[in-house]
Amino acid sequence: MKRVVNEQQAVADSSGQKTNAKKLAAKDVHAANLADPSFSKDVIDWQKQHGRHALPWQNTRDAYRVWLSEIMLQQTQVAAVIPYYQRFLQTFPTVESLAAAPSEEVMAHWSGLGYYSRARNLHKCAQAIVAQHAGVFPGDPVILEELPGIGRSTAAAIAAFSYGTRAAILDGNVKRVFARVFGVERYPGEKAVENEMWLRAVALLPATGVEAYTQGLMDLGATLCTRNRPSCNRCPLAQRCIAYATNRTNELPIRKPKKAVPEKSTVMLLIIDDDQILLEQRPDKGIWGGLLSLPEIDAALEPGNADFDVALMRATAAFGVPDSVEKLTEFSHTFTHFKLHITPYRISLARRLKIAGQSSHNWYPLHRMAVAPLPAPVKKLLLTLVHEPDLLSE
DNA sequence: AATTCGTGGTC
DNA sequence: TGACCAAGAAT
Repeated sequence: MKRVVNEQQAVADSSGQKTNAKKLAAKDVHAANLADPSFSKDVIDWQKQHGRHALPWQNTRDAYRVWLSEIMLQQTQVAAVIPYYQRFLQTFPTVESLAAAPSEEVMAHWSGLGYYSRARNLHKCAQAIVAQHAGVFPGDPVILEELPGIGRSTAAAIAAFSYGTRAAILDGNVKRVFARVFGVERYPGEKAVENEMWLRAVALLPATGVEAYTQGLMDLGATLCTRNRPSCNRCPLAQRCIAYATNRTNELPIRKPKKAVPEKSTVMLLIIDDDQILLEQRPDKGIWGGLLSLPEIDAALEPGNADFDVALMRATAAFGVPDSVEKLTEFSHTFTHFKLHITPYRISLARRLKIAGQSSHNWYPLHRMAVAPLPAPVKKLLLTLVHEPDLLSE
């Protein structure tokens, strides 16, 4: 029977043997001690019989499709990705078509999926593949990792699924599986813990069959070794799982230390002229980077307040003369790391100036809001304005 | 190395 | 209903 070794003991074992293998780097000694061919065999056998085999980006070795899916799946659940993936692939069937597309169209197809730097980097990456790699994705994860938006884990997944390259992933699924199987009693977001897991990930790679192994780790994490109520009774790793043996699957992996979520406020202006609305492109840095959104002014300002009128005039001066100003129903939007209170004002223009505004400001037809590159809450607000305006009045 | 990046589902 | 978090990367 296999000896149960917890994390602390494993680390102690490796450090104890460092002096016996001075010719090898400490990292290699460590990796050798962590190796266990039966681990990958259990994962591969399970994946072939019980894993997922019909996801839209499976059953292909087209690196473009694999890459697109891996980028979309970063910090995003499969169910949320599927419709985006299909629409995206329909519009941009090849890396060349994506590279040649206008950035606004790329952003529009990402609108609502979140983490918009992924979309900007996706576009840059497509252009780099066309310009520097003859339109062919490299099979070497080291080369892949040099491309925008592709980190170590994503590079390995692309290389493994597209070319069968033997490379290790370390995503949220793998971290959760490792934390439980090996009884890791520290938060995996911690750098030292993550480094330790990378050593394991490399050491546990199979000699062959990296595709089924990689998919199997993801499938285990997504379907059995879930965050809550894992299905240990069906898990191929249960007999070697420390968390299962010690009844600690509910505590592992250790949760991220929580801290108070800051709250912010903003005022959004719905400056409307007939059937058009004024939008502006947000800078690449910061929240909703690169998307279109509504013009904003300081949240402390209220109508009737002289400062509000000044700010309003400043915001609209280049575009027209405000007529009516109506405060709409406030709402809030919760991000992972802060909560944003939004106060929208609907402003109709008495006169729209013909002079050209800043290049970042543009008038958009209201009937195109559904396909505009907007943040989710802004898109929802504007679609409500178009279809059910009564819901917005206080 | 710890933060900053979205959104929708789950409990 | 608010806390938690998912196929991470960039800084």
